[in-house]
Amino acid sequence: MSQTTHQSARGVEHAATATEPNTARERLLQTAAQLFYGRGINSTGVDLILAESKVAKGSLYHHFSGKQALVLAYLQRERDDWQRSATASDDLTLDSGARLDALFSGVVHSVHAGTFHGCPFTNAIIERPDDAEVRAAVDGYCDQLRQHLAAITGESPTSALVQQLFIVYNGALTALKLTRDLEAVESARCLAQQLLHEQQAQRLRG
Amino acid sequence: MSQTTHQSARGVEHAATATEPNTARERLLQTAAQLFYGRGINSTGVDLILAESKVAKGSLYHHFSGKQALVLAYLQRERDDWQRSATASDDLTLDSGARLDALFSGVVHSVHAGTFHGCPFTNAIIERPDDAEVRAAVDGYCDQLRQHLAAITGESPTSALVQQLFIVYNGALTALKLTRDLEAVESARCLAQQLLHEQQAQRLRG
DNA sequence: TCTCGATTAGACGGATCTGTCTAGATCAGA
DNA sequence: TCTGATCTAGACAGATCCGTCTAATCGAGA
Repeated sequence: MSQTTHQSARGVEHAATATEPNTARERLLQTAAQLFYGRGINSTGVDLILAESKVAKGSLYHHFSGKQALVLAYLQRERDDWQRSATASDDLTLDSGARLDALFSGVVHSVHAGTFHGCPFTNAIIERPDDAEVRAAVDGYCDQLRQHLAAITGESPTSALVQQLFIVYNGALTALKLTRDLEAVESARCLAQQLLHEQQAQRLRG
Repeated sequence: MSQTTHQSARGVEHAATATEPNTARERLLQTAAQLFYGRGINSTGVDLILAESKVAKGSLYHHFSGKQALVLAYLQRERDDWQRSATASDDLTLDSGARLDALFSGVVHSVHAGTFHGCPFTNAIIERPDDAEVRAAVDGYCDQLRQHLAAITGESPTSALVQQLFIVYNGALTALKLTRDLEAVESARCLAQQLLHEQQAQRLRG
């Protein structure tokens, strides 16, 4: 999600997952991520990935068992990137409001960078609704997101507040994809702040 | 969206768009809608549609110029169905809260009916991100939804409240697709009611 | 120097997909 | 009865897509 909802990784210099920078495998994964995310998984053939990454077909099948493995590696990388950039942009010295704000600012930045194409995991499960492996990756991402929201708010990942922020955040991404209007993000940001304030007011009272 | 977020049309007896009930064209469109929505547009070949609808290939290209035309007809039908079932389930004698509730109840019903696969328009634009005709259909749907929310709340379609409800509603659908947990819909429903109440309280004060 | 893993270039087969076409059946209306 | 629109069954071409395979190159390390 790095390229999507957070300013980061792909495109910049970027040190990857700790792999050497310019191996065929790395170029492959990087190109696949761009194409899968930007044009869709199902409408991106391996031949296009090979042409754009300037990697030979043999190398692809040397490193990956097939396109499916490449898709899963792409989703795994999105998870890693999301985690990395979410925690990187999360300044623990700030208050909850500012930390929540950073989440939405990441989305805005990706729009300005022209790299926003929706949530990679939502996109993936829509393109491959019956794929158990994609489903597992999506489940993992949902847990990540909820835990991040829980950390910010100081609530449990299963709390009502986290659940609602989960909806507002995903609503922002979907509405933005639908309308291509950044107003959706601003409305969502504002709504999220409202919810946070209500929780804080309630804490003071209770 | 009938089959997705509202209990209705497809599957039941159903009188269609005013077309004769059992023509090849009608069977085609009905089957295409089911398959496009349930399995995805890109991963549904015309041959599968033909086999399931028991229509000959010649008939398809007699009524439609190609798969793309079938896709657009499918989206147009989803818009019509959504409009029909949204207005049908919208009891004007009830208060705003109950009318807003009906919207979310539609989603719950489609889950129980086993026909929920997300928002057809979100799915379509994700599968075909660069398709201008799909984009137009999506834009039209967004307007419909906003106008419906505006009618319920008595606000302008561009008001902050409608904008936020738009996000919450789409957030509910996306979160439900991601997690397959109806709790997402209940949280969203509750959140939507909160927003509505705040508006009403504000109206009394202001 | 030798070896082995990584890599390239590209041919190839088999599957699938879209769209065209032919040939004939059915049916309703003039 | 004749006509024309609708429909069926299926072959077919052309494109694309995935994965396998061969033959050859490169580079690092033993």
